[in-house]
Amino acid sequence: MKKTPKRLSPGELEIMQILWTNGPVSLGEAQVAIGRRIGYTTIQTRLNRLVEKGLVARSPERPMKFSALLEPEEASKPHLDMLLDRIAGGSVVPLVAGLVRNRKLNRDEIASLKALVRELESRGEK
Amino acid sequence: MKKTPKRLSPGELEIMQILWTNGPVSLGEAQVAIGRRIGYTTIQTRLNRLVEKGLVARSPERPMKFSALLEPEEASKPHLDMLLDRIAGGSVVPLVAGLVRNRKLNRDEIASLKALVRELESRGEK
DNA sequence: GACATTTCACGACAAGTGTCGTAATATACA
DNA sequence: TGTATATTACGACACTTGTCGTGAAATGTC
Repeated sequence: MKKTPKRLSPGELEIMQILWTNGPVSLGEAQVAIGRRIGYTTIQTRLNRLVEKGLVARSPERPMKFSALLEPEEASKPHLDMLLDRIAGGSVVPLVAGLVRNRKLNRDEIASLKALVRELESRGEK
Repeated sequence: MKKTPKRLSPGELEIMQILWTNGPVSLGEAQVAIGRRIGYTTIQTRLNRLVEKGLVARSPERPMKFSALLEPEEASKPHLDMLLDRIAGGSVVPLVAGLVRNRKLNRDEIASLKALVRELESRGEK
């Protein structure tokens, strides 16, 4: 009964990112938020396609406000699953390595990662 | 001067996966390796397109052997970068969490992750 | 050598994606 | 109210991707 969300395209994610960080926005607001030269109707088309897919909702008021019907985690999952299966051969380690490689993390992030690993350990020992 | 590799599509990755795990293969071998019903010429087309993109090499001998010109890490990088930027808002933590969530890792994998985090710590303290 | 199989070049086609234009409304403001 | 601006519906088009068919050439087998 669980619907499996599909992988969103880069353009779709660019739009979702705006909705996730700005909350419900009108077309004009979305165009401003996207922060690069791109046609008004391009954004319109993208948003409408996301609405058709059931990933974005339109409010009844005018001008319409578009809001995300999908959490970032749900959007990332199919991508991560695909990478895990196709590239990493099923092991998360090389992907995590790829994520942290050449990137500097602050203390909080490192602490969070440590907590994650600790949780994995205790779960495994159960 | 560094060429930025693009994100490969699912179908392209399916082919690359075969080359990564089997080494150089002929068309027929690739079709067997893919392990599902799919047209011979479909694989041919996919491989040829990868050759055009410079991601796969063809050997001169007959029958041709196709081999990967790209490492798995290089293939995963643009995908991870995209996820990090578009979905995770720049922080690796939610992505790592998504990777390990609902998955059980063996002791070796957990140990590898611990080592990664330790390395991050020492790097940060430098 | 003749036939069967495999390999290879080439082209085709539908679906999805990224881009935008046009035209009809609706809204705002002078 | 009348004009300027913003919003909305709709369609168009090129490119990529996933799928395969046709037919020619090479290779293997009897």
